[in-house]
Amino acid sequence: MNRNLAKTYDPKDFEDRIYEKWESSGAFRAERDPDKKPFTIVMPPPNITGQLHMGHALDQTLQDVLTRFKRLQGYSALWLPGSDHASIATEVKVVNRIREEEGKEKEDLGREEFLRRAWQWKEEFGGKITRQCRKLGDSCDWERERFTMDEGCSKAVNHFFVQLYNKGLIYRGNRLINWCPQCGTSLSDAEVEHEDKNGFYWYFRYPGADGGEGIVVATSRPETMFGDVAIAVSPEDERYKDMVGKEVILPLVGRKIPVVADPYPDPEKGTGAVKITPAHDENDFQVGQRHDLENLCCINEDATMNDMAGKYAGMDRYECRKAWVKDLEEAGYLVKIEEMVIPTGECYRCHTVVEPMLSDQWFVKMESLAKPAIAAAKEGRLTHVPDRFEKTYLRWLEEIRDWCISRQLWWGHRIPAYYCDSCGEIIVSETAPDKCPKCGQTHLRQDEDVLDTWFSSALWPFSTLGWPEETEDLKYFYPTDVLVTGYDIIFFWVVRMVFSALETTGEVPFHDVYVHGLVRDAQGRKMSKSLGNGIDPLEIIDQYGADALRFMLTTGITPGNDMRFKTDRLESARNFANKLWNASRFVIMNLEDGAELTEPDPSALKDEDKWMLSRLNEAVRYVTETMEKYDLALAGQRVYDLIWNEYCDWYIELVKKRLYGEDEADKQVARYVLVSVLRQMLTLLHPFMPFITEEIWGYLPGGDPDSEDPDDFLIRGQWPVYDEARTYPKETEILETAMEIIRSIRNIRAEAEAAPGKKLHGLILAGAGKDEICRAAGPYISNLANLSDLQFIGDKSQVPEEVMSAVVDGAEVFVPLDDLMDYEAELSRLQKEKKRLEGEVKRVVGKLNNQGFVSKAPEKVVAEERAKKDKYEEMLEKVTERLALVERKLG
RNA sequence: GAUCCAUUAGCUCAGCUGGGAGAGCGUCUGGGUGACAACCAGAAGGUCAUUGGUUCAAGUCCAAUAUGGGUCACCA
Repeated sequence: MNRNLAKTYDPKDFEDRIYEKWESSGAFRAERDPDKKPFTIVMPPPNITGQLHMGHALDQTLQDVLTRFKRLQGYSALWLPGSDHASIATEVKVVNRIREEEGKEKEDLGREEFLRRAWQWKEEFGGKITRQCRKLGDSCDWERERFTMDEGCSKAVNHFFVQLYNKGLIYRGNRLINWCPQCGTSLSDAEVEHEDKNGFYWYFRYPGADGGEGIVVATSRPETMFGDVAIAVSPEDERYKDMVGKEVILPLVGRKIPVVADPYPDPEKGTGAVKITPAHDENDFQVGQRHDLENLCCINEDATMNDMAGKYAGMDRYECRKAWVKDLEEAGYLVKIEEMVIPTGECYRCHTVVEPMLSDQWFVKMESLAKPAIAAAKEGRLTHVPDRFEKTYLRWLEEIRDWCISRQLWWGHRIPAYYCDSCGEIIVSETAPDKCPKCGQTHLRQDEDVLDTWFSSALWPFSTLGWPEETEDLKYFYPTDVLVTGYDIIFFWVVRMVFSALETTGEVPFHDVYVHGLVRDAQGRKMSKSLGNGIDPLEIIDQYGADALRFMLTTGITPGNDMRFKTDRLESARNFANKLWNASRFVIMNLEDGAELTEPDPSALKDEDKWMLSRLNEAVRYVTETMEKYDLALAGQRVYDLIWNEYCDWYIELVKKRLYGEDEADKQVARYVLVSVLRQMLTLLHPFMPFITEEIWGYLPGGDPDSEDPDDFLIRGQWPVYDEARTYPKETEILETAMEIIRSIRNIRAEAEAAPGKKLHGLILAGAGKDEICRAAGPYISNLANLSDLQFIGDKSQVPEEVMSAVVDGAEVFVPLDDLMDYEAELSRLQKEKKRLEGEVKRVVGKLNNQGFVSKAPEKVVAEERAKKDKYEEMLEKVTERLALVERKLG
């Protein structure tokens, strides 16, 4: 007896062990092998804020499937892992932890001590994440693991910053930016989410400075009135023609402000007159620029009112709003209130309403950077899969505004800018300068702010390979091949990586962007912490195994579309693994202990062997093609069918007789084919289910479950190649005819309620040209339809009376059922069959009678239709005959 | 307002470049058969959202509509 797999499939028995074996043997390591082609994926670095969720599991499994596929195809496949420091998110978490555990604020600790705590956090959660990756089976090269704030990446960040600064593409400016009062930092446009909220328009009268009626203005944000510097009206607006150039009085405040004519106000909206608050509104800011107006700020960084608000100073912006509106109303300035949907910007991290604020920040000038990134996509150097996402990518780049990159935080890459307090010089340098180059002063102050997290992520595909150094890794593995990510992150990340790479390396950072959807819960809702509907991948792995989770995630999706996480597919995937396990156990137990399997002479192959090899061969072609097109789901499903339907349900059943028979030579042939096909199927499945396939691999002849040599492992195996010579059409036809007849007899058996164990007698009346095929199929039919004997007859006169029948392509099948004969069942079966065939004939005949079809459709298609017509007409004729017979019987 | 996606079997979804509608789960009928009951054998179930158009031929291409969902913009 051979050393065999455990009796029951339990992923817990081997998944961790297999992973450990891969990792310790160096099976994930990607060498710079000049004889191989490189294949590179950099892992989108998960945030160190917490643990992996199902979205990560999907993202990473897709990458692992691609990496393993390419590795098996003989590429030097590098999947480079890492994690992201996630500036805002991590800082908030660390701040909260310090507050909860020590009752202190970060200012109490000071910058240095705070950063020490943040690094502690990184060690803790970074480790958690990599453990999860290992559980999933990620075959990444851990020796090359990177972190966005490690030495190399930080160096790259500084280098990039200085490069852009020196080219005039980074500047410091006093501009209107998005401010999150909760996180206490500026945000980029991409980090603001827009949401419609129910609110009001308040209409207030601004009396004329000359004692006139003045102007009524609508606003959704009355608390910003303290920062008003003008009222704008459209120059076209007849109603306000006389007011332009005059002044109105800011109610209760008493300040006089001018009425200006500007194209911005839309006469259709509100009253057609707009209050202008340049310090707290982007559009107003632009109006202010055009009219040389002052920028009056009235809100603090923590969203309380400042001294501009007079007696409301110190109040929260919304409290102030209430009190202020009440006071205005009492003073008689409120004209009316209208309910309105107000579009509101929120912080993407904490969902606090963002406050537009005038502030000194660092910006990246986007226009000249965006152009090459647009060109790369348009010229096909960068492709999106599915291609519709190219639109998303392009639209964003085409509408892009300057990128605010400074953040008022501590955790992150500190901006490499130094200020000289004595002469005011700004020095931007990769390393801290000793003295001011202008005045020689040695007391220099580094900018307090850090960079947007995405500034460092933008460099990830090349900073991780050593850039700005010209490292060997960079030369060999860069540009990378494909970036796998969710569509929600195209703006934040993909776009920025592309323009950063084009700017620095002159090349696209990756050739393909494979975009996947979101994992939703069973009801189709987004998984989120607040809803509490998130599912932990580790719990699923614990319950079903990593292979089942991976298979479910990768075969249950359509590229770019969201998926619902339902456990029935998981169960199905787990059952599939179980099926493969049992089939493999069967194969192994039928091998001779330690015996070598030698490739048999092709002439020794039986028809079923050749059929199986044809099916395998065809699947190899299909799976390879679909994988290369990133159609992983189609590839995975094909392997599923191959293993379950073709190999298990048919081939194993067909071959059993031989395995239990006496012919030793033939037994060896059957064993060889069983093992050879199984090996190749395991290879095809390996990218999807790496653990179980590797485990089984070790127990097959020539394998060794205890080996520590990576060359013995399936992970380093060889992807099968389609071979024209291994397609056997004749044997395939024989087997397919056999299957059709077997199915028809099984159907008769079920309809007639004949016990499955009962041996039946079968007759076949083959049509012209089909006789040889049917005879060759005979043994298979007797075997799998469980017949006592099978008889080939020459004409109808030999058909017994008490018989049930079926018509297949080119033959009639009869099963005499003396004692069990059920004419009612036979009648209904035949009627159904007749109806079906009549439909087919009608459709085909209709098509062929259509002159347009015959003259315009390709010849091949017409010929196929003609053949179908003959086939169906012949079958219909036979069925009709049988039906007449049965009807007569029943009277 | 712009744009994208979805609408196919009871449920969740496939269906690639147009040429006889598929899977998983569920349902129904049999079954302890020498790998497997996480299984085997068989069956039922669909005017492919609607309406037009292109074509010899449309689930598949085009246009419009309806319903659901997303993204961006709009913040008087």
